[in-house]
Amino acid sequence: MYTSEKDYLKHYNIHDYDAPLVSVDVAIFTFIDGKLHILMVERGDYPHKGRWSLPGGFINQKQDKDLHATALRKLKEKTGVKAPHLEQVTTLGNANRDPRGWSVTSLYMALIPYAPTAEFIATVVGARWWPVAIALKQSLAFDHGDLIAQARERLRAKAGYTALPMYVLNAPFTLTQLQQTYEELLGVVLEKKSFRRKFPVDQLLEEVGEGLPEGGRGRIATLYRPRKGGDRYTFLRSFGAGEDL
Amino acid sequence: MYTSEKDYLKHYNIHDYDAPLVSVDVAIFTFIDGKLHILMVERGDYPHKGRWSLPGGFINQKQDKDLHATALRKLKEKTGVKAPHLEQVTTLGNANRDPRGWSVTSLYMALIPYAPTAEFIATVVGARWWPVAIALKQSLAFDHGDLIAQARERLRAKAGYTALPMYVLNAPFTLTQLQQTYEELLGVVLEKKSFRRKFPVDQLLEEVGEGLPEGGRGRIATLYRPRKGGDRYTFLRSFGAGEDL
DNA sequence: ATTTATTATTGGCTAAGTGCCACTTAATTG
DNA sequence: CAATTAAGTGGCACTTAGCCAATAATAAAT
Repeated sequence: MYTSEKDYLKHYNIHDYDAPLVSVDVAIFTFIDGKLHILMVERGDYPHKGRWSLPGGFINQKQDKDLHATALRKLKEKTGVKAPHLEQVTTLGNANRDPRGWSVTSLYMALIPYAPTAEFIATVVGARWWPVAIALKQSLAFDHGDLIAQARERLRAKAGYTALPMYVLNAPFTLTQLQQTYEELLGVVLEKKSFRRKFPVDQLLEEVGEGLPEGGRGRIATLYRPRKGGDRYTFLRSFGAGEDL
Repeated sequence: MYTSEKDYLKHYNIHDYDAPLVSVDVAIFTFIDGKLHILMVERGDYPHKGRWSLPGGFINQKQDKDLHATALRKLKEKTGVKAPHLEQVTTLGNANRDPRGWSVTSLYMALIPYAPTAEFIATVVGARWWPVAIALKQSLAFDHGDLIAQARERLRAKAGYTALPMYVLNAPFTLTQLQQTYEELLGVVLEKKSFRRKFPVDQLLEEVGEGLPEGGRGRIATLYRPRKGGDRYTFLRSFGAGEDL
């Protein structure tokens, strides 16, 4: 049919094929008052106009060099943040999730601290933080309820064996605050001593002075922030002993 | 602009937009002679005609109810297997990976035993098993070298804390064979006693008699196969102690 | 100024888990 | 029958985790 790769490409036209819609959605988490929150935006256009949804949208083939860039762009538009923790959670696709037809979305999860982003987010129309528990009870656009649940579950799972939760806290923070964040995410109470033994403070955190503890009273606590350089945050080991990633 | 959701959908035409290509690729792993192998197919059409690639292709919007179904269909076409372990690894998308334009692929990983599939696969033209190490050295179609590396890495990582490697073995197998599979996947030597203590044999395996050990000599070994019912295979614990998934 | 309440941080004991290696068991080979 | 091979177990030292109590350092109350 075609005589060469070049010949094939000359005749190829993507519009001859039945391609699905492709979008990127980002579940952006933070911690406010000891509770996990997620950034939602109110849809200004059809479909599902007026409903709350995750920040997201279509790939811009000119601007975005890859999928990750699309997610970063969406994140930046809504929060002003450039370099948060951002990871792909999963990709869903089926015939029913979008009334426009077979559609695929790549779900990302981002973790950011609240305080340094509050001012910017306040200027973004239609955007606001919801406690995750509340957001999940709303009637959201598309299957975004499922997406939130999946991202939430990924975060919960990773809280079990990584230091990721440190990225949702305003720095500097105390170890007690960090522990409470883990407890809230995991839904369990942790032993103070065990937590401090297991969390690799020396490797992952940087001391930034001391300050009053949570309640304003009690012994002065050491304050920390995530150590710069490198996104190394896995710390639990399993089979092969000397894990290195 | 539009008066209602219905009105909007009436005027919506996906071909008005610049949608990327969307495909699904499946890294199908098995174990042959103590080495990890991957199923590859020789491309019969442009682009990259004649090169080796992962089994994969486009979504069939009529047949496939979701992405997972697309992956299952591809797997079934090449191996005849209906219900293997199949999981999504990641989704890649960028402007350069396909000469036809911005393209997105969802990468899946499947684990199957070799023996029961050998006959079927022999009938599939252009399909054959390659040792993973060899496959990675070839000049493969698209970015399939990267895809293989990512799927391989996912398998390695999961070998560290799950029982997944049992799905690449021909059943029945001995615990020593299972341990050797772990060692090959992880690239480390494991302690026999530690391995047997840690692997939850009672929960995940089923005894199916006894048989000669590996080399044909030595004490009779107990033979096992993966226990039916449920895909529960995670067994290592981390923070919150009482893990339940 | 002293006591009380509150919170951070560390010590220390016990129990459970892991690494290591030798021993026992049960088969084949010569 | 002895030698060899491989499965499976015993046992001990060492490490890690759960538990809880002691100590340190501050604010608030008396």
